Amino acid sequence: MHTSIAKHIQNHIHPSAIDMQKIFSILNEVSVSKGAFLLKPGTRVKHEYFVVKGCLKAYYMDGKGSKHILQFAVENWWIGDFEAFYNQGNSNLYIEAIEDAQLLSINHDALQVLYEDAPIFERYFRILITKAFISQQKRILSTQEKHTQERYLDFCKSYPSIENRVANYDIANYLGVTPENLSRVRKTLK
Amino acid sequence: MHTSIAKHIQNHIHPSAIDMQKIFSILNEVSVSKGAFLLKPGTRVKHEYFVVKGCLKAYYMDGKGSKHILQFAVENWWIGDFEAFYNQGNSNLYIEAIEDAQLLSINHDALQVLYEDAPIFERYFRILITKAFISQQKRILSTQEKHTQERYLDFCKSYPSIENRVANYDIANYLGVTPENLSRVRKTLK
DNA sequence: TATCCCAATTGATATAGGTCAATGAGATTA
DNA sequence: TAATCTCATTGACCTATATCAATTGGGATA
Repeated sequence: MHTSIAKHIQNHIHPSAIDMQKIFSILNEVSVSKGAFLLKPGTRVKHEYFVVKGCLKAYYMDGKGSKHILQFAVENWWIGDFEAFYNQGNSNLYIEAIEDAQLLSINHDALQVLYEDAPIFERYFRILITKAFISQQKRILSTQEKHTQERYLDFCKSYPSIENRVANYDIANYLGVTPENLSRVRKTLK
Repeated sequence: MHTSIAKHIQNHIHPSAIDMQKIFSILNEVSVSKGAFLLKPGTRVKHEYFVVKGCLKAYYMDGKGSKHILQFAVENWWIGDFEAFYNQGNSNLYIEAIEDAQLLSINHDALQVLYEDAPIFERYFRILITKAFISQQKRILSTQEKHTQERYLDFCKSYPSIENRVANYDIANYLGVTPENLSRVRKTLK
């Protein structure tokens, strides 16, 4: 169960065997079935999740009842409500399984202890959040610079592993356009 | 010169006096005059900058020659091309002073040594990038959820210290709309 | 004071994408 | 097989914002 996360960690930092034991000891296995929720708004956020198997989406529901997908996650991605996790507040997001999923959860308080005990993980999560920051920055630029067609093509190119696992209306939502618009754009690409 | 950054650091972590000496020893003072550039595309990015005094903007110039402001920075903010700094690649951004500015620069290689030598700073920068990630996430949601008027009002509320120091066409650019559109929106608010 | 320069505003028009409503098509269930 | 259900597509129309082109206004400079 820990093979994939071990590899992911070792791709980013060089922990000792003891460090690895320490993080393994605070990870817990979680399963979610397709269509079920890992997180709903109003819940106190105590965990972030590493995806071992499956596919999920994290979305915000605004005051008018519209969804806005912030993130998809497939194998070897972390997912969570990072804002609420950081602030230790209540969630604003839904996290829903698009496919049956197996995850590893890490608890907030245990993570703070781990940071003291094995500071190398401070680096691991710093690197991950930095990469996430960089891709968000690209997403912001992409939205301002490009029209739907180009953004859709970029999405398919950047996330081929996601494009064929999620519905087009979810891709449209992630891109910030309507399913109708994406459908018309796709038509011109055929 | 180090007073403001010392305070900023101590607002986020609890370093020893020795830790503080260590980070001070790798900070360098930099000045930029209004209208001058701290960074231009194609330059190897070796530094990030803490703003002691002044106001700056970081923007990307796309293939069609349109600017896209990613970030403003005033006193006590960090600014830089975080992507190129992280990847140690060439810059894609312009960083331009909107007012005469005094900055403290931190060198990439010196920072890596500092991380080994005083790991508490791994935490400091992890926290800062996490906060930056959170505000970017809000910016993405805001763009998808709200029209110009509401985004403009949010901007003024969130960044009162910036709103009255930068030109409206720069605010419009940051919001991803034209100056004409922002002007019309502002008219309806009077 | 008069002259520049920008930024801001205003007007007229164009367009990408949204909204609403209906239809199709593939998969699942009775 | 028939009946659902869900997602994708298509059509007609609407709207927020972009674009292009003047014009205005206020601060700096000669």
